[in-house]
Amino acid sequence: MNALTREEIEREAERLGAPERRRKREAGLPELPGDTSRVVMRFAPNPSGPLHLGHARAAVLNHEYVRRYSGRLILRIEDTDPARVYPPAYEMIPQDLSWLGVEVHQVVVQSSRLDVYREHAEQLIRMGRAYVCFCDTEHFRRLRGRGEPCEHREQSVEENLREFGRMFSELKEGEAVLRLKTGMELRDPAMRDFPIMRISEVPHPRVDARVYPLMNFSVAVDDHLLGVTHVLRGKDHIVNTRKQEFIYRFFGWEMPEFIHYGRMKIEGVRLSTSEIRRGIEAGEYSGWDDVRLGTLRALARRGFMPEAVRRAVLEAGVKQSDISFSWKVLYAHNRQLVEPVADRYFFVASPARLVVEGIESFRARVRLHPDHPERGYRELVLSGRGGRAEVFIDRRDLERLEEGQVVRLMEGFNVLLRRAGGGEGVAEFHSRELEEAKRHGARLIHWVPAGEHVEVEVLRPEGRDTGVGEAALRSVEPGRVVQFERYGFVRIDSKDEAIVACYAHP
RNA sequence: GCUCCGGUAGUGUAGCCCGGCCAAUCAUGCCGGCCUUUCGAGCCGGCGACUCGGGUUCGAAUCCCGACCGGAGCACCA
Repeated sequence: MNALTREEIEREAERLGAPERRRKREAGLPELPGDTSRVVMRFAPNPSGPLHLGHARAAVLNHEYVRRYSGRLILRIEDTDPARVYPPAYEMIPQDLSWLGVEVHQVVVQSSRLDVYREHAEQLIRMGRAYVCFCDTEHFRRLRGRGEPCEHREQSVEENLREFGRMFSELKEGEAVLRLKTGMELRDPAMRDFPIMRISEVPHPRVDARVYPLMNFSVAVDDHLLGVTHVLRGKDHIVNTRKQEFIYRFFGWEMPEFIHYGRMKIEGVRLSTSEIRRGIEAGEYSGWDDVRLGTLRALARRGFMPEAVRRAVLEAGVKQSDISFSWKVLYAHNRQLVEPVADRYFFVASPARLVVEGIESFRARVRLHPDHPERGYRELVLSGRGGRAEVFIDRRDLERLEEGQVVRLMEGFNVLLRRAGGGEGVAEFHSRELEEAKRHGARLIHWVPAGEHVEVEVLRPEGRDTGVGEAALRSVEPGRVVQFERYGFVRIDSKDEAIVACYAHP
């Protein structure tokens, strides 16, 4: 029973339907450090828009670890900067997560916890570890650079408590902040008495407030209170981790384990939610799912399966070195998922008219998928008159052909090109059989019968293609991912007089 | 500038903690072939890397030092 190779065993396992054979890539993620007996992790986006590829990495990685250790995942919406809140995002983020297959066990919205931060801030003041500072940014920065304390650092606890109270009533935005007393002599200037609470008079869509915690404070308080054991985030947070350490220390709390992964450069797409938002408002983008964007909604619209996104970001892993995200890899994962299920159709992107003489009508019954006859057939119906018929072929195919050459209209018949020019061609029926085409070394090109065709527009990240598709396309319901042969995989987006498809990849 | 990280094929990744099983994994890419029909899908095969220099050691991709290169942070954003 043991004379099997690994491949044989795997094949056998597959045949028997072994349920959850762990993928290699999952196994590739390193183990989490520290105690992993009751893992609690969190995904903490700020609600400035829907999720994009960068978020997907954080969300999927956290989810994957939580799943591996049977832990819990918290979605924490970090909306403590009212200026950056985009209200619809509160709904969009959970939607995007569920599309990704990331299930969260608890949702926390920071703006609902403002009193928690206030209480903890007061506690720090009472411990003599925080003070209300009235220095303007510029002035404090200079002092900080020299390592000198400002006059407010010496205020009494009572004074600080009183001034802190005034931040909630009469003080104006920018007049005062609450600073953590970390030490002005610290080696790293960024660590010196950094602020933890501030005033913002920008109205908040969810709450009526004017004093907000700064990220490092709310994150530390929440991570502790929510029992987070492992924090997985980008390495741009390394400095924040060190800042948060002060807060843990002052409260006497135990630090969670931190893992920082490197930056992921994504070529070609715009990810910044604020920029996208401006673009949408300016009418430059059709919406958050504009196919040119790197949002998950845009990817979904183009026909990417969530699993492909998961695999691609999982593969990127948690290394601290920066990586460039490769679209090719995402394409390959998606292709692998979609290829077996995508029905095939003919679409001619830049149509050139080809008159075929010597044939008047023709009917081809073609498999929807070359490897799966059980999925059914489509029909290509050619009907001409007067001993001739017309088809559309790709202009580039026509240009590559020389007069006197034989070419096969895939799944149809072979024609001999008589003449071509001005984006049109005239050919004559040559023969029927594929063998004959091979004998002549004929190229196989796709085609669409003229007359029966449907107008098709393909939205691509870099532009749009307009062309014609075969009649059978009319009966494909929107949302389906199909392959336009010799063109690529697309998702049928909408269907009116014309069909609109969104391009995924070759 | 200061503080802190990191460097395995074109790209991503495994291996590095616990040195030998690594003439280095897997995927993608590229090249070639195959396919009763995709020069653009699929299948098969091939190509391609331990940044450099020292040191430790019988032995280093793995440990140590230095150089070089790359990155992050230095906000009353997250």
